[in-house]
Amino acid sequence: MNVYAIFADHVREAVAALVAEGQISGTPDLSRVVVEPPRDASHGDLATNAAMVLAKEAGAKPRDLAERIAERLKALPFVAKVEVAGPGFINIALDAGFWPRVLIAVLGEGLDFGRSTLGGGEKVNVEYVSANPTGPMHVGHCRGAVFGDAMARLLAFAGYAVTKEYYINDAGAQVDVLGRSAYLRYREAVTGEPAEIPDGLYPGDYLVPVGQLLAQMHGPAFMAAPESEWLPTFRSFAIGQMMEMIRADLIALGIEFDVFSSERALSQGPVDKVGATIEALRATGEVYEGRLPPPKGAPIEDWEDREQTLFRSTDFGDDVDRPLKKSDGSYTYFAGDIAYHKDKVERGFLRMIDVWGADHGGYVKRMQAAVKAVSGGKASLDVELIQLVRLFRNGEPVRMSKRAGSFVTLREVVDEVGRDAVRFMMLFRKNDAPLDFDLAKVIEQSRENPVFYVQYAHARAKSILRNALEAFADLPQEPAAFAAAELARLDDEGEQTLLKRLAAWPRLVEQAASAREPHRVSFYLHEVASDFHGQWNRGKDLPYLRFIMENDRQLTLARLALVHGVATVLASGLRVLGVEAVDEMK
RNA sequence: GUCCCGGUAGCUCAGCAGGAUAGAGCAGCGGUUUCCUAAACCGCAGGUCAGGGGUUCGAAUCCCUUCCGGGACACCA
Repeated sequence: MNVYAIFADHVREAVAALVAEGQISGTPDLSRVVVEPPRDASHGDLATNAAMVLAKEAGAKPRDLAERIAERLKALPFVAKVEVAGPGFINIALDAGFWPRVLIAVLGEGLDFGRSTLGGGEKVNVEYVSANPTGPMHVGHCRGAVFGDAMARLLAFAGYAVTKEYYINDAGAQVDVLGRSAYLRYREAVTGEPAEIPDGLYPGDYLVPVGQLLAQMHGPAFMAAPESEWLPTFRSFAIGQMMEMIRADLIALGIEFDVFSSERALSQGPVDKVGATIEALRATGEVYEGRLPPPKGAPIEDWEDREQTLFRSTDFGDDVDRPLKKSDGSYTYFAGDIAYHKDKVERGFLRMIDVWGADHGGYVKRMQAAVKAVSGGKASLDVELIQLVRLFRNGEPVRMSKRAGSFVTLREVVDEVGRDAVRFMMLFRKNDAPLDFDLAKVIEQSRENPVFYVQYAHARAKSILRNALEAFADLPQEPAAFAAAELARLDDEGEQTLLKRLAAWPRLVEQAASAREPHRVSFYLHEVASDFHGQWNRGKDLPYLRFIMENDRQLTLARLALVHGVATVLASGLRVLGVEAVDEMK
C-alpha cells in the first residue's frame, strides 16, 4: 500500500477530469506530477506540484489551476483539508483516521509490506565482486560485494527478476602467475624444503595447502617437467581452489551468487565466443584494423605504433577506439568482456548492472559502447562505481601493505566485528563517496553506532512485545490479530509520526531501486529507529504514552500494533540490506 | 592534456528525478536523569550549499566556467 502512489493517481484523475470538462486544454504530460510528503509537517500530509508543472501547457496561472484541482481533491475519502500554498503547491491533510489503514496493511502483509511491482518482472543482471581468483578476498572487495548484493535484494523487492552474477577473471596473465606460485608450493610439499617465492609470484600462505593437494595428487611426477606440461593443470586446479575459498568468504558475508561465469571459457570453450563476437562486430563495421594515437599523459616507455584490431567505441561516445588484441595476438580483457556482455544479452538480459571499483571508472564508456553495439542498442548497462574503504581502529588507520602480503582479509574483518556490522556500515554511505570503517566503533553499543541503533530498535520492539505478555498473558501472538485493535487511539503526535514514517517505506523502496541507491534504505531505517526510540523515551517522562498500559487493555493493543508495525518494517528493510533483525541484544 | 567522481554546519555525512524557512549524528553550550530490562534524554547555537555565470514560476540539485581534492588514461585486470 503506497499512499503517495495512490494519491498521485487521484491527482492524475482530477486533472483528466478537468481536461474532459474542457477546463484544461490539450493533453497535459502528467509524468512530472509527483505526490510527496511535504518537508514541513505543518503543510499537511501530502503535497503535489501538479498545478505548477502543468500551468504552462494548460495556459493557466499555477494558483488558479491549483484551486481547480484542489476543489476536486476535496471530495476524496479521508481528505480532511486541501490548501493551495506558495507558488501553487496543493497541500493535502488527511483524517487522522487514515493512517491506521497503513498499519493494518503492514500487519497484514508482514515482511512483504513495501514490496513493489515497479520492475514488472523484468530481468536484470547484477554483476559484482568479480575478483581475480588469485587469493582470498580482502577488505577492498568487500564494499562492492555488499553493495552489489544489497542492490540485487533491493531490485528483487522492487519487482525485478534479478540474477546475481560473478565473472571469474581466469584468463589473464595473473592466473598463470597463480599456477606458477602453486607449482612452487607443490615442490615445497614434495621436497619438504621451504620454497623461496621470487618477486612477481604470490607469496601468500593460502597456497601452501594447494601445493600439498597437488603433491598428493601427482606425487613427484612434475618435479622435472617443463612448465608447458604442468601449467594448465596446476593453474586450473589452483583457480578452482581459490574460487572455493572466495565462495566461502562470500558466504561468511551472507552473499551467494546465482551464476558464476568464466572468462577463460568464453575464448577457450568449445567455441571461441570472443573471436565470434569480434567477427560479428567486424561485419557491422564496428571493428576494424587501424592505428591508435599515442596516449596522452605519462609517457609510455615501450609504446609501439602498430596496426591493431580496434573497436569503434567512439561511435558510441567513447574518447578513443579501443584495442581488442594484444601484440602477442591474444585477446585483451576488453574483448573478453564484450563477448561476456553479449552472452548476457543472449541470455535475455536487456538491463545489466555492473559494480566496479572506482579505479575502473575509465572503463565505463567503452563497456557501455560495447553493450549498445552487441545488442543493437536494445540493452542498457549501468555501472556503479565503488569508492575505497579506509580501515581504522579507534581512529587510527590500520596499515595495509599489499606488497608484504599483509593485507587485511575480508574474513578477518567479518570474524572481528560480525557480518551485520560490516554489511550495514558498507551501506551507510553513498557508494561513490569514500568510506571510513572503524573496527572498534562498529561494535560499540551506543547511539552513535548506526548498526547498533537500528538493530536495537528492532530488539526493543520485540522486547516490548515480550513484556506485554506479563501484563496481559492472553495477548494474541499473530501480528495480524492486532489489526482489530482500536487503532484510532494512536493519536499522539509521536505515534502519528511513526505511522507516517511506516507509510513511507513502499515509496522509499521504489526510489532507492530506481536510483540504484541501497544506502537510502539504511538511512530510512535509521530514521524509523530514531522515531521509535524517541517515542519510547517520551514514555519515560510521560507515563501515559507508554506502550504497555496495564490499566487499559485496548489502548495497549493499539500501541502494540504500532510496535509490531515498527518491528515489521525494520525487519523488512534489514532483510533488503541482508542484515539480521535480532530479537535481543547480547 | 582528456575523461570520471567528489567539494553542504567546527567534524563525519544525508538531502528524496528542480519545490516551500537546506537536515541528522558527533563535537560545543545549557539543563534533566537511573526510568515500560536496556547500553541516556530535552533544549540552544551553528550555513556565501567551493567561487562565478546561465536555464525558469522556483536551483544544493540541471547547463557552462574557474578553483581545490581523489581516480583513470594502448597491448594490466
